[in-house]
Amino acid sequence: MTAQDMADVFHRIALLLELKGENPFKIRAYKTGAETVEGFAGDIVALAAANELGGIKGIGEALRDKLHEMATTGKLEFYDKLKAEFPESIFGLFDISGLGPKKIALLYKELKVAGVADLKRACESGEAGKLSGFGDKTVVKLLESIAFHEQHASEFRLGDVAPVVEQVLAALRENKQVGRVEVCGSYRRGKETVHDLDFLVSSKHPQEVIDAFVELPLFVHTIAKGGTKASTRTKDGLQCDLRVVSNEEFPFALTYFTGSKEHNVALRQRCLARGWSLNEYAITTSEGAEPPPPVHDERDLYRALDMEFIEPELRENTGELDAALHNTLPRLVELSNLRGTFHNHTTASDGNATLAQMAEAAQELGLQYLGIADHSKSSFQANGLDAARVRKQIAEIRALNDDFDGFKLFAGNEVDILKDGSLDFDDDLLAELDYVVASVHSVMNLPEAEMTKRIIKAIENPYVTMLGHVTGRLLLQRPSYAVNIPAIIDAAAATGTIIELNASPWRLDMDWRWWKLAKAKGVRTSINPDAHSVHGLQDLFFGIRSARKGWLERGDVVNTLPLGKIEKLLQAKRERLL
DNA sequence: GCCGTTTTCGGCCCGACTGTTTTCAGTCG
Repeated sequence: MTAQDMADVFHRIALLLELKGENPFKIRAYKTGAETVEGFAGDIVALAAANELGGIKGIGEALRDKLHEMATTGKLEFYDKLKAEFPESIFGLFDISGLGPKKIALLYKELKVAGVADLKRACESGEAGKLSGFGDKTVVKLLESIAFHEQHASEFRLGDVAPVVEQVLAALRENKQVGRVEVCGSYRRGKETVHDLDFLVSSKHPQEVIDAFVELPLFVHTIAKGGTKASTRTKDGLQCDLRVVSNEEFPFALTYFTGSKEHNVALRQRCLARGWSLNEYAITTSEGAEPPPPVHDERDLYRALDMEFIEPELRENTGELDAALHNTLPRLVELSNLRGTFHNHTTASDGNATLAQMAEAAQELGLQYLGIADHSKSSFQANGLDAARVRKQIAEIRALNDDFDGFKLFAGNEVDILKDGSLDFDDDLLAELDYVVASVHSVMNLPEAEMTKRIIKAIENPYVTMLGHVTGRLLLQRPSYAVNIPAIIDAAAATGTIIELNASPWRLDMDWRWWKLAKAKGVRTSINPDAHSVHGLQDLFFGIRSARKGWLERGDVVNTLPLGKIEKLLQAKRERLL
């Protein structure tokens, strides 16, 4: 079992205990236990196996023993017994917004609702509406939630599939029969969600490669298996396809399977104009046409069409082909360009690493600075800081900074934007901070005009350095609240406010589709992981993918600036309007 | 189930909103 597997068991125990109406604090203990395991910096599996888990906050005697059992036997008897009391499909009901443990338990007890399909039936038949605590409006809301859920069925967040991609690529690379290896499809294009994974390899022995592929331990089911392609499924239902081609075919197949479909159609049209026909294996020449130059890799393919190489993230047929013809493609920002990042939480609010631990992790990543932005007081659920605690944290940060060499912690705060657009702290306190992230965390159901006005009011406060997760969406779980993004972009442009690109794979917010507009208006971004643990800093990787998909260059991303320059920028943002 | 400069029990995270109620339970952040 991996650390994530063990954390998942704790998460599920918490859900099952909720269904049983157990002591809420016991449930909480399992949830924090799960988060502690997820965020643990070190090999928790090895430690648990060796019975050397001690003194970890949030892991007491009972959880420690359970981790030991999982690490040594790969199972947990307590969980297996608990699980047997409910059908497996019942977990799906927790993804329906508007449903919590009490309602799910009632639905199961009274109507034998064991999953989303049952729920839909019970809502449509009118049975659900008769239950105590349920009414017409509840049923309508549930049906809406089910529809949203169905719309995104069999989609996966980038963060959920990235570990699978890494494992499969590593396994394919180890195979001696395999030459070139790539992951294609929407994953390679950096889409925020994918519904399957497409792998491509070159080999002279396709059957052997296919046979080895379907036997990989992370697959639980083989959907199809032939001489050059196979389809499998992981335990989470993620479909993984493999195509095997020859080394000569590889660049054509890579382009073809990377897509997008629209990009490929446009590429083929350009080939036709030269008397060439492009498919996933080769370019063929019609009679009388000039033969294409030799193509050994993707770069050659684009070069054959007199184009610059088009990065996979840009291949959506939204202007990239023309830009490639005219040498006006952006030079996309890269992970290695980042020098620091803002919007990170610590144990002061709802993070699980201390200031010092976060600072150390940032330095290990090679960053020169890290912005701390814990929650403000109105975010009670996240243990938000009041003014006194903010001032205490500022002092702690200043003290830590005295000991750093070539690294700096910035004292910030993720200040709640209240319902009327005012901020959770007064300007005097904001002025003591190095920077401010302003975010909406409550009353997300305002009409669009009101929500837009509310956010713009916050942006207009000169102490607001950047706007956090603009739309509040949680991918595959909760849609954006109603907000006029172009109006927000205009306001940000007028005030010099940075719009965050929240890099959490749950958010990736602002969406990549808006960045071209923002860039055209002169709005810059900060790619922020919204890290709640040391591990969370890794989410910068997903943020970079989205930024690239939004055509962003190094100059568009403020946290590519070195320490000296970012300090000046934060200062200038305030002075500009004060 | 966790935690403790109050050490083996008694706290632990609070408030808004919604829809169902007719004073409150459930969900969410």
